[in-house]
Amino acid sequence: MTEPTTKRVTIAAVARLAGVSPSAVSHVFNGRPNVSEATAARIRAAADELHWRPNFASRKVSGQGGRSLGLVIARSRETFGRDPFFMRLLAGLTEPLAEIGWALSLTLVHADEEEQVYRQWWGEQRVDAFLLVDVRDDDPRLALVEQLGAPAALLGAPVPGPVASVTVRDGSAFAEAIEHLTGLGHRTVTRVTDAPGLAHTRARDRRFRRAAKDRGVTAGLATWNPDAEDPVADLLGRLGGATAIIVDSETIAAEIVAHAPEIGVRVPEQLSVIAWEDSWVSSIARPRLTAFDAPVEESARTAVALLERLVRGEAVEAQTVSGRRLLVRESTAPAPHTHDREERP
Amino acid sequence: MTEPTTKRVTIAAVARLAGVSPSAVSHVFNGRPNVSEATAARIRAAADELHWRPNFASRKVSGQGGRSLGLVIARSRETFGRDPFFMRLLAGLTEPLAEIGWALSLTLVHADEEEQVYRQWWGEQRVDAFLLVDVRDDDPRLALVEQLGAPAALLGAPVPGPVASVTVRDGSAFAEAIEHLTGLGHRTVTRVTDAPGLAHTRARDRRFRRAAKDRGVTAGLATWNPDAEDPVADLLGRLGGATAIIVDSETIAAEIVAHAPEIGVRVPEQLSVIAWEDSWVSSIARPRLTAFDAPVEESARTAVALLERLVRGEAVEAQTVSGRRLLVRESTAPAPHTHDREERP
DNA sequence: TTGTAAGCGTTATCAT
DNA sequence: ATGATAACGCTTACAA
Repeated sequence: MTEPTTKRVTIAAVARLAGVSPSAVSHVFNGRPNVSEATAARIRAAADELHWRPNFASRKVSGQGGRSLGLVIARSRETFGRDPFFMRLLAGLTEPLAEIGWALSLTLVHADEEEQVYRQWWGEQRVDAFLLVDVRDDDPRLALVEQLGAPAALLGAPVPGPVASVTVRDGSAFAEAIEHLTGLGHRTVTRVTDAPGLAHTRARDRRFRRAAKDRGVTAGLATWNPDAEDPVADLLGRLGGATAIIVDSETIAAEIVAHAPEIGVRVPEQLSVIAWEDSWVSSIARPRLTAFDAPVEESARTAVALLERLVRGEAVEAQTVSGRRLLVRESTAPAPHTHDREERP
Repeated sequence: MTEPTTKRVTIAAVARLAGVSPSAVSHVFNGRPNVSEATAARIRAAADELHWRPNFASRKVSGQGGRSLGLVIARSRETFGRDPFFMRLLAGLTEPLAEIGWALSLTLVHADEEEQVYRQWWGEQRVDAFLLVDVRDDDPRLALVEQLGAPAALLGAPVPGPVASVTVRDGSAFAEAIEHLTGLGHRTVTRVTDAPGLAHTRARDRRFRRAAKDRGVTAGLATWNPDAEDPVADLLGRLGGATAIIVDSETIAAEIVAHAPEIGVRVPEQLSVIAWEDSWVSSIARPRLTAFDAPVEESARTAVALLERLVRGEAVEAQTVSGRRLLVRESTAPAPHTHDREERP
């Protein structure tokens, strides 16, 4: 790789070759009317011949904004890498973005630099919109994007304020899970939470409690503690009499079903496990995980469409996408006899 | 989100507030000399106060190139999503990129649009360099980036031609694996390949064969067929007398250890499994996978550094990063008795 | 239908 | 040490 012998080809070169003015070329490439089909064809031919594409940066400088989406993820490499949700999200974003010619700018940050990065990217006009994930209680980013005037959408439960959200319709998901479990004889179910600070947590807690109460099920709540010496043992020790758990994170669910038998709790015979998320991971776990499949790709596509409208200055409102589906696999089974259950501490 | 009430702040505004000319501001922000420390401080204060950041696009238009890396992955959503390597790669790229202020543009493409996308992104000056992954035999991208004059680096085995590579030093990895296996009494080992077209495949084949031969081990080769009705069964049926396999893909290895027992092959008692890659997946698999850990983050960092130099016009040469380390876990064990082995078809 | 010219926000050159 | 001024490549009124 040495000096690019190929001088950069500009709109002027194309215009020259086609025997027209630069603005004519611009018109054609921006789908504006008022240019004869004949010249348009000539122009397109010239552009093709020269392999010319309108310069991304120049367009932006001249006011034609809106061609890149910023995704700033405040997670450690470790927790980012362990979450197949992000793979699905990234993969799901690229297709709709490509369709409208947008770029995806991605970065991971430490929580304390987060605001910085949003400011920087917006200030630099590196991106034209943000997709917010992992929205937390009182998330400062909501006020921030508002203050910046940056188009933004969030994935997850709606929050008060002007930032539009894309939400998975899962109002009945817990009901479905609980019914599946009661059908198997379970009477005490605990919900296992991953990251307690996230905004959707409380809403889920509430719906979980309601669904349990409505069906005469005793509801418990437990938080996963990754810093424990043996997080699975730690968790199982805090389960009380629960014979089934619903786990927010698929990866954690996979860890539980893998490790529980090694510390004396058979899955699903003694403990049924449902994962709130689903991916290929559910199928390499043994027993295979009973899980809720969320329409991640659909969420991504919806969010992109929403942001695109926002960038064009249109008004948008919160969107809902199709609900979670319960995929019954092998990690749920009939509840153990009461006798068995009470044997556990 | 309504009309941005906040007018965009420009270098002119900063200059005005600091009581200097725009060029002075520019000088300060580009580390150029010839501006007194006093004014510099004043300028920085003004910029801070206004939250001003140099406009990304404008910089590019005015010739200051080189601030975004393009990563174009020619995989289906499915195969992309199943490969934890990419999570590690993405996570590993963001940190060094952030340190030098570069953006990462990511997309997934179908193989037949791949060349298009490279041309487009380069032509648009959307990116200033490319990182090539999944390099195939006779990969057309090598000639393409050369033709475009685009700085590029590839991850994986070096290939002839001017594109610099970042390679994991794994010359002795197979030897290490084979020695581990012979130490356990294995005498026939098969290497399981994922995607046969990839450029590193042949080199690995060669090294595998050599390492086996040198140690008196019978080497076999088998290709994973994802389209088979039961890919694991299909593979095991083609193993001949092998008592151990070395699997290119960690995900496939995980699938094998999960499913093999269900079709009558106990791991590791009857079959030892080594994965060529490692991630958290290896630890939720049961038995836990004996695997090679590759320094993905180090590769990413090295590639970024290399590209940065390339963009600045410096000459670069191929880089090697530290080798794979064999992590012995539970999926390898003493070879079964010959008698047992011959019972399998 | 086509061309001219004035921005867009920055950097670079060249005076001062 | 500082400041005009001309690029950079494109879009977009507006004029022809």
